[in-house]
Amino acid sequence: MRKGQKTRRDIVDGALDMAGQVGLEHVTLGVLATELDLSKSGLFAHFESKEALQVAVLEEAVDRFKVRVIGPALRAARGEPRFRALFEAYLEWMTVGGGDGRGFDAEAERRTGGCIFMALSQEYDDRPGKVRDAVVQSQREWRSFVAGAARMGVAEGHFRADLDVEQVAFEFVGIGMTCQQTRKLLDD
Amino acid sequence: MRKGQKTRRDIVDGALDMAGQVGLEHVTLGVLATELDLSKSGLFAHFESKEALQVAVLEEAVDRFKVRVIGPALRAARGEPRFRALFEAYLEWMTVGGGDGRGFDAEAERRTGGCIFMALSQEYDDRPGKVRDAVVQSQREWRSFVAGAARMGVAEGHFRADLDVEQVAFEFVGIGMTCQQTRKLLDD
DNA sequence: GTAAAATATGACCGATCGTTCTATTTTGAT
DNA sequence: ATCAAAATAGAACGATCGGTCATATTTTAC
Repeated sequence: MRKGQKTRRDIVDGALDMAGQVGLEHVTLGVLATELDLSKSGLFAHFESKEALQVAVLEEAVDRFKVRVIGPALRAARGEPRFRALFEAYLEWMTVGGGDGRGFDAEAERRTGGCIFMALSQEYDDRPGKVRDAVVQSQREWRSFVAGAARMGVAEGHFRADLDVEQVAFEFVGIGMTCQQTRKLLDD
Repeated sequence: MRKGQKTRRDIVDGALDMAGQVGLEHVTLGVLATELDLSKSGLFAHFESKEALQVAVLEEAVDRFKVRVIGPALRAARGEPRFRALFEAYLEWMTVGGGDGRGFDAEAERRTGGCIFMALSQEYDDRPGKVRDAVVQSQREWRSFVAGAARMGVAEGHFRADLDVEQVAFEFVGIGMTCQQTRKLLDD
């Protein structure tokens, strides 16, 4: 009852890693199994379908994002400090990427490098299904969290009272996206 | 000698349309052939490999971008007017997308909707090959064009003299990216 | 230690992938 | 109308896809 959970976690971790390189839709059960020294059917037994695995991968990514970005921000004082912490943690996530946090593997960091959500947004914006639904929800929550952090800054008197917090969230993610493209694609 | 060129163009158009929905890497020769009422081998005969087709698709996208975005900007007066025209044409491209310009098909517009380059950037940022190389080049050229337009604005005295034109280009594409994500994924 | 339950295997399914080959049809110039 | 060239079709290839199933192995609880 315990071994299975461990294997399942390994599978999801491996799939997330692979998704960062070739896209979630291109993660293949056979290749993934080989990479993990598992049989294809042994791997598949942990999920009811490939889509279920994809959703599990997305959930894992969300968990990591919470640990790496949301957590540090919440540990900072409300208002401007928290907003700054959020921005920095986000940029770190965008550029360095979300490793699994279980031991730091520089090679894995480079591969996983970059925000998986950006890739997923593009990959699924025209591909209906459970994965897309989950991606949409995660992005909604993220933007609303950023807006909330900005709103606190206003409430604390750190930011202008007439600040459009939605607009702030909008530009916040825009900067992140460009950052990633600049770094990963243009290597700058 | 003439019919072949027409067919080839149809194939590339169809592939570009399909790439907007499922990603360029997921464009499949069989499905594409069926969609165009061609045999798979008849289609394939126009390209030496699938990769060659992909590169042709990217080139077509670049052509359309030039017609739809670069062209209108060049028709405006140097400096701020051109920069504004560029921004507007870019946002239009980002949201409405780049139809083939040969007759306006609202349905196709919606499907093709959104900037194909954003999707390609994500799809190929970790996938070495000729397609990635072409994507990188197109993005480099685009950013440098934006920076150039901003630089003219400075030269004409329309913008502050100490304006960091590279930074402007950086934020320019960031806004575009967020715009697209907001519209296509979050439907807002 | 052993039986039951959980986990992994290997063989196999039909479908589709990109690609190659050899016909066959269509085209355009004479 | 003829005929070579150009364009398309059809069948087949090995590989791989997601998925199933009966079986074997390992883990866990008693």
